Amino acid sequence: MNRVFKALADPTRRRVLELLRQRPMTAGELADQFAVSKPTMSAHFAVLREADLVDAAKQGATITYRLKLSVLEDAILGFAQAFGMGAPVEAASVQAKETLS
Amino acid sequence: MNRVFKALADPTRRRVLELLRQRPMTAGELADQFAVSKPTMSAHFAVLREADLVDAAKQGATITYRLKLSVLEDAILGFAQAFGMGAPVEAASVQAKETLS
DNA sequence: CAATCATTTAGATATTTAGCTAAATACCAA
DNA sequence: TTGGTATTTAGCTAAATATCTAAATGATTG
Repeated sequence: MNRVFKALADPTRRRVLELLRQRPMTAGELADQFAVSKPTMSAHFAVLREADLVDAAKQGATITYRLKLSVLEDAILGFAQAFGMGAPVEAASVQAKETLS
Repeated sequence: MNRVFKALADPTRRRVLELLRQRPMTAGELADQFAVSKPTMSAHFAVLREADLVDAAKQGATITYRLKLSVLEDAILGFAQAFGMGAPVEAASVQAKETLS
């Protein structure tokens, strides 16, 4: 989870995740969207992989990256929940849950 | 928003926010919860202030920090929404309710 | 006023991070 | 096999970050 937050700390990486949210893309396609070198992008991909936020699938010479939305969700929603965030309607339920534990 | 994510990248700072979620605390009280020096904590507080995640109120010699939950919410829920994530708390609450009844 | 308490600032160091270019690797096609 | 495309690895630099101790600031108290 710490790795996820570290990964999210960089705007380039957040943008990569947003792009991947729409469809899987190859490393090259992703790199084309940014004004940095491909090796730099490759390093960003490595951070995202280590955070388990993306999945890399090699097809021949190209590597397709795919967002692992559930991992992102677990981190973000888990964190949000620790702060009692959410639709206002849920406030009572959170309290109910806390009362249980 | 970038500053918020940068601030959240450090586990000590996330923990500070969680402590402040329960009640406002002074810099000293907060510092006592961690195994790092007070100057180090002071630097963490500065990062949180610059991200506008906390509010600092000086009363005499002490400074009381208070979580600005709405700022945290705007960042986290805004981000979650960009990924089409649902209201964070909902699923858990439903389960809590079911457990209750 | 002098001592003390709470917190920050200053200054130093070590580690991490983001970026680059050049080179290596792996694959595909002619 | 030769050349080209896709991507990563290696090696480097510059900047940012996290940490420390020592000192400064400012408020409180004897």
